Amino acid sequence: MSLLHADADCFFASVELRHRPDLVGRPVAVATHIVMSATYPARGRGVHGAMPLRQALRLCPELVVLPPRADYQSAGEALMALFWRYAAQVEPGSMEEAFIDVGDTDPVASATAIRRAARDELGLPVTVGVARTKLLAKLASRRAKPDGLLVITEAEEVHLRAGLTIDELWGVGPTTASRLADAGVTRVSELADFDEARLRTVVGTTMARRLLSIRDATDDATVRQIGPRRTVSASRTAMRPSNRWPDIQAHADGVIDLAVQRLAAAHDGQALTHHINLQITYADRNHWSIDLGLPAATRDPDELRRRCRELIMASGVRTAGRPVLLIMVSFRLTNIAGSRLQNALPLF
DNA sequence: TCTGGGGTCCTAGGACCC
DNA sequence: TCTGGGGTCCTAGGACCC
Repeated sequence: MSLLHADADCFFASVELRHRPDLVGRPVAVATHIVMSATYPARGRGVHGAMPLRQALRLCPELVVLPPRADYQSAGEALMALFWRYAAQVEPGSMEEAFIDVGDTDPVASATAIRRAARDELGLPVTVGVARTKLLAKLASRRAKPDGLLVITEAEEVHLRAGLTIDELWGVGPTTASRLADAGVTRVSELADFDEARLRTVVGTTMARRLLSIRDATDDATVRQIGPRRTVSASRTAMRPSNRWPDIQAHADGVIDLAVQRLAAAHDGQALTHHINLQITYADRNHWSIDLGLPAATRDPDELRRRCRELIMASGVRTAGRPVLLIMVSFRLTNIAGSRLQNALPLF
């Protein structure tokens, strides 16, 4: 049995290019003061996501810069709806990618059909990886990019798995990789001598089990329904950190308003929160965080704005005299009664 | 070299209960 | 009152992903 990992290429940029076919094939970036998405011709010049725009323009002076303008959320929803037409189950990984279980249909035929439909109907290039487990399907799509299709057969899987390096593993970041390197492990095959008890002392219980399941080829091969969103947040980084109270207040009000707006839109307007988290990062990179449990779950914008402002005052940021770099407000969503249960039920 | 904004999940420790 | 073991809930922070 195989599953698919389908991933729209340079999603934000591809969505913008639908209105600018004249720019196809040229180096294009969707950017504010940082790059949010870069086309493959731009990537070929060293431009990538999260790069400051100035730096991108130094690397690639002819870069075409587009402001983020389109409704990416809607584009992502259309993409997921398209996936569902070919699927028994879809597990979104983000706005623009998903694992897909195509049931009894031939997975390669489905992958080809999905790619064609996304191109014809949505104008989006989608790369698909086909393999037995999620990890390998994702690896396949990564290797097939851009605008490709790669199948890893079960025969190829054995060979490929033996050669996997730690830094190729999805879910293993710099911290875990460096802990493993200190223990003498840079390839999956080098885990041969480890049992769970020993590996646990290096990377913790959950990560140890995941790594051993990858070594033993028993890693996750099930496409699952995912639950409703659990948090809604907003944050802003100041271009020029200030310690003046009017600046901080304006910064905070902007973030609070955005977070409250997003809460109002979440869960089809039915979201409630019973918990607020406020985080402040000062220009010296020191963090400060406070949590507030609410007496009753609410979505009342006025109450939430008032509570958030109280937290700002309680933070002491007004009198601290230290320049503020980042403010973040996060609402933990209250589970809507029965929503988890509903999600666990089969779809008829 | 940590540069952005939105998320999820894990871990460790404390409080509290039986 | 203490000792031990187990469970749950909460909080703070870390790690990771796109």
